[in-house]
Amino acid sequence: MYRTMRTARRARCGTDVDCADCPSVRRCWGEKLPQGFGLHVQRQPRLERGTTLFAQGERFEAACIVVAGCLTLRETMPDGTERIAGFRLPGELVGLEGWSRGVHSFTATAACSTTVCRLKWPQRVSGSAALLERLLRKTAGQLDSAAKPWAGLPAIERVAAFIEDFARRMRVSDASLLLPMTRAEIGSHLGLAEETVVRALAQLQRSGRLEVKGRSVTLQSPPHRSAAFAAS
Amino acid sequence: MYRTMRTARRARCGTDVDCADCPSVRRCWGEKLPQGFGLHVQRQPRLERGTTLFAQGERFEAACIVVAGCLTLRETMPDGTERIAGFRLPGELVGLEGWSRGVHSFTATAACSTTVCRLKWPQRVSGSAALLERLLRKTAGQLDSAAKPWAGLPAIERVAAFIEDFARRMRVSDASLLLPMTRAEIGSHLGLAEETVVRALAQLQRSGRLEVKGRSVTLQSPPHRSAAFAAS
DNA sequence: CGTAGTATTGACTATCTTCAATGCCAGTGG
DNA sequence: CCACTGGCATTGAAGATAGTCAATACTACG
Repeated sequence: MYRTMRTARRARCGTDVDCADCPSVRRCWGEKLPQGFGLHVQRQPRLERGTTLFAQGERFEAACIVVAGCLTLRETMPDGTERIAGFRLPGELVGLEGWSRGVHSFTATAACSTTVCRLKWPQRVSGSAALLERLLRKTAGQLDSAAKPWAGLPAIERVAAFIEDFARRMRVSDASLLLPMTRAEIGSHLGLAEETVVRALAQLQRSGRLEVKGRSVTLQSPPHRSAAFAAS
Repeated sequence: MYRTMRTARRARCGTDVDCADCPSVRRCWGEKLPQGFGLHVQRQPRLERGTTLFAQGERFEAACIVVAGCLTLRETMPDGTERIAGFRLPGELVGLEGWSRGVHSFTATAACSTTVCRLKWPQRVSGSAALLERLLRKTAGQLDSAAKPWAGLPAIERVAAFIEDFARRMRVSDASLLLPMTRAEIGSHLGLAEETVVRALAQLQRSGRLEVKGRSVTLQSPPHRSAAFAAS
């Protein structure tokens, strides 16, 4: 059984990939899949930093799963201001929100070199109950996480919560991580000014809660092994 | 065809209901369903104001759809403070977030007299692709709305956005609505102090954007008829 | 080495929270 | 009927927090 796992090669771009053969299957679907399970996706060419996967207002075609890297979700408000709606990390779904409206409500651009797989979106979605169930479970998990708990917290706690959430979703093992986004982007996401994020990080460092050097962050208290997002 | 719609009676509590026969089918599922479509739910006894549908930490059993009224979602944080994670209005799903984790991550209590239907949650979820597809679409829509745009806005705009969002989700026709929650609850949800909500509402009234009298609010600019949440 | 993008720091100001007091209203019991 | 109570809403004043503006430092990259 493990033999096939071991010989699995990194999927090639643009090709049809059977998730059961992909080394990332555990991260994407929460478990290994039996051979021939039938979950197929299309590995997309690598997105270099700054390139966009889809843009706000574009017609919804298919959802994607992030395999590696990080996507930034940007939304332009009616008044022209832009805000960062969120980030998507490996194993997370992106773009499904556009399904019900028919168009994407935000732009997804690569925050760093990023790889995604495109879900096959059959005309008769109802055909594939297995895919639907997994997608639903995943979406429910992301919905759970979307209820941002940092609504009324002071800036320092908001930034701390963001870093901890990010670390958990990255499944960092050694408590150190590299942020793919700028301070200004973190601020836009949290509703804080860039300078406030800088000062909050400095304060967190002074109080010993984490170690910051540029974009690399080391958590002092090890990340919770909460399964909240793990299998979602 | 319409004959059956017209004679449809209000579903009785605790009984199995075929959504195709329910007058609320359009609000719940976005469209009329053909007779015998097979979407069945269980109408629950009416929840009086203050009673809870499920509590944070309880095992996930099934998701529900709100038919009438309003549910308040409360979350107790690790440090003991409580915050309002959101509200659920007629036609919206509640509780599905708990599916992936196995337990509910918040408590759902009735903000006013509220009726819900419990979705049948078969052991073999994969059996019913039609239900799954509808749930997925609905969940995707709520996920889209969950990306709350009032992160960095000033208090007045946050309150205005909340009221407008609420009105849209309530599908108010004559631009007037009755808020089922207190100012403090709105504040908890938006990350503002109760007094700030009061002052923001007063300011919005002064600037003519809406009319407030206690819990009844009248919008001056008619609500957008955006379909964002309509069919979700 | 110069440039562009990003990060940091300080000073000042606007906004929001907190605290405290008061008003309003519905329900309750004498 | 009416005082009393509790929950919610409102208002003012003072203080804390975060935003804004402006200057400077850092870093990767051509």
